[in-house]
Amino acid sequence: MFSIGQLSKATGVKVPTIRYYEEIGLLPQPGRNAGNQRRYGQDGMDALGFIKHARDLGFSLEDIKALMGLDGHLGDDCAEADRIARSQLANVRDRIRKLQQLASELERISHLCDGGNGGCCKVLTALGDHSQCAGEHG
Amino acid sequence: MFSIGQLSKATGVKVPTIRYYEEIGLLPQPGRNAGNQRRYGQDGMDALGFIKHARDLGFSLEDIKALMGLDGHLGDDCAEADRIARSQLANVRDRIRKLQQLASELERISHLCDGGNGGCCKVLTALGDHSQCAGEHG
DNA sequence: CTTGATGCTCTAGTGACTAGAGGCCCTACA
DNA sequence: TGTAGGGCCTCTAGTCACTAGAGCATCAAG
Repeated sequence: MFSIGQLSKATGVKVPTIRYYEEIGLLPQPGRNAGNQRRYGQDGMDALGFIKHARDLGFSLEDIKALMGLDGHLGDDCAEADRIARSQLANVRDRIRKLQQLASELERISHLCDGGNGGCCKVLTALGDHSQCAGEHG
Repeated sequence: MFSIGQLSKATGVKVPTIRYYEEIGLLPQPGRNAGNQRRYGQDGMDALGFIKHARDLGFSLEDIKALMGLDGHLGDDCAEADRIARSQLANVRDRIRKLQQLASELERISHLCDGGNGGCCKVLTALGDHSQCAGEHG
């Protein structure tokens, strides 16, 4: 039996966050001891570990809820899990692409200030004028 | 003189968002007509364009506030603008690196389901077990 | 038995908006 | 001049995924 603090330490999820997950129905309500404190078993630990890992991978709590509703013994559910994982991968790739465009424009803007001379503060001008951008972004 | 709707159309920033920017002190309060409706000049248009572009580049409203406080005629402010831009670039590069790690792990997880056969639904197992991960993430 | 850490509930705040209610105003057209 | 519709106004509350704090109860160690 684990206290909420032990669970927190073991998984790296903060105590109020664990309570929040319970509140929104993502984590099942654990039992309580005589003093009304939460007591978790290994299943609670596993569930929280799953959530933590999925959050680190960028899944929304919504997605995680969907993934946890299914537990792998139905073909349909399996397909659904795979679909969610793939859509998340596409999402991540898209974000990478956009961020790379941003990085190259930010690089360009930063270079305007390189000499520290009179050309300086084109940073602000560049930020105000999209037409100077090399490519698309946003 | 532009109405808030015209400003919105011209910049691509939604009307409630413009009012929100004004509320938090990011956009100066414009004049009003006899019927209490906002009327903007070219300066308002320019300011909003600046904000939009900087937002698209991933700057926080906090950063943008700092950038707008300075308007380019002081050496110190210029240095500050450059510092903010560079830190934003570092930030973006960091996010790219992390996302690339996530993408590769998601790819690995997705491949577990490739055959659609019995190996399927290791997706859920993989999500629950960080120790299977190739590298670090989070 | 005391002390300090940990736990409890509840409320409110974060960032950057978005949505809706309920009403006022402006413009174009008949 | 009247009216219909769209645009505009303020205000409140909701979103996501937490985070912070108040004020109190409980637990474990010495």
